[in-house]
Amino acid sequence: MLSNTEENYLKGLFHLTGEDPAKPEAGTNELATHLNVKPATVNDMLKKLKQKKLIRYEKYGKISLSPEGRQRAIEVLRKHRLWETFLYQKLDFTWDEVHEVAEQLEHIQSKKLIEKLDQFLGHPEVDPHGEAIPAANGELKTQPRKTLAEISIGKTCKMMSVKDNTASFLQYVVKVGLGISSNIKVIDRQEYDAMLAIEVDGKVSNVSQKFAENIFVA
Amino acid sequence: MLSNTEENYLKGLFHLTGEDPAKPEAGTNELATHLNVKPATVNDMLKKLKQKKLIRYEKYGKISLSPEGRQRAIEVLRKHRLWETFLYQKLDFTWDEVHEVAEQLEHIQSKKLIEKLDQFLGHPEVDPHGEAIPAANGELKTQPRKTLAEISIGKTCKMMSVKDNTASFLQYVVKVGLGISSNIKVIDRQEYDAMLAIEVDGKVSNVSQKFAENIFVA
DNA sequence: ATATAAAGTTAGACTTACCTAACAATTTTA
DNA sequence: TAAAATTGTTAGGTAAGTCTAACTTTATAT
Repeated sequence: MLSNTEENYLKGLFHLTGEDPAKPEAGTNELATHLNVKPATVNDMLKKLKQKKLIRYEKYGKISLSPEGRQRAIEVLRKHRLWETFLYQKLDFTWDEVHEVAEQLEHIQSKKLIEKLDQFLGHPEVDPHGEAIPAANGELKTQPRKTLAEISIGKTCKMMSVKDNTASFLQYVVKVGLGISSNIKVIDRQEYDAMLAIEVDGKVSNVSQKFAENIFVA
Repeated sequence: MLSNTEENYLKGLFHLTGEDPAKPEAGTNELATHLNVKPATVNDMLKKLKQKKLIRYEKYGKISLSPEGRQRAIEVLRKHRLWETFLYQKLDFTWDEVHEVAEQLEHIQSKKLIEKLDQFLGHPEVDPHGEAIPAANGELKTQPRKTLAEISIGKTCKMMSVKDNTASFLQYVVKVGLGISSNIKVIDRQEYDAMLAIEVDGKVSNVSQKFAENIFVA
């Protein structure tokens, strides 16, 4: 049985390394920043997780999840995304409210609960942010994804999901008129600061590079 | 903000003292037994809870909840019973499975979540064990209750709720053919060991005094 | 009414998860 | 390639919540 904290470290590592095969390793500082703790704290936990065979790690080396650790991380992710879907679909939470509560709910320990919840929700494939929900067996559909920042001028794309789940970002997304499945046309990109002019439902907005990098499109 | 542990101590105290005005105080050992920790551990926590003004307590004296502490305990109870109802009604958990998972869910911190859940469930008044669910404002209907052990021979009564929520007891209750709203006729009571002969739906069973004391009837 | 039993308290220790401060290794860059 | 910057590690400390062992107070029973 893993503690909530251990689960959060595995989830953090998965977020930093597991989703993109191009960057399969993370560093101590990087993980510390992501989890809002100090590097020394991460270092302690790395020893513990290594000893439990959940990560691969050597002193001064990079960190990666073991198959077992990855599996555990995906289980937590499954729970997180199912709970988000529940809050959004059944309890009328908004897009930007679900993440925080799901951060708590994802640690509830009950195999039966999560399978019944999945069934109750009709086996959803994506969460309210458009992210794929891992299957009960741990399979996770992971298509290569492009961000809005990579789309060339004049092209139109469809918003699939968001990378950042913070309330402030999501509220901003709504303000710009965007949502899952929105069609976005890239009108212009400033040479100077990579600001993007985009058109959504006939409305033109200017968004930053940082913003564009957090919108996944197809 | 209270920790899960602090919430559990308040809940424990409420269980031992708050439900029945006849016994408004508890002791250290009693609480320790109820929470499955050692008296020394309880003693430490009592100091903390007193300092937070959640309990009344003097060295070597009895323990009781302050109005604030009682309020907090009832909030946890409300969450516990709403989650039990959710698991039972929406996720097809059985009677004896809901308690354990609700012990975890009751600590999720989100005012909005619990009010939305209450709404989603149609503002239920009792949980799957027949216990009253406290209202959002903290009001708790508390009728004087009788147990099956107090019913005289020949009388018929109706099962309202159970006192013990453990899986083993609840499974036993089902085995005897009992459930919320069952009509129970008391056929006989042994002088020797207070064993009770009861009739439910035409079926006669013999149950112990201990069993009968955990069935609330009207 | 006093001895024994029961209940309650204190002191000291352990684990988890965190911190700061000092130091070591590695990477970057001038 | 050596100095500077970054990254990672170690040592020692704290708070929460638990324990055991020894002790004190209160309650019970003859």
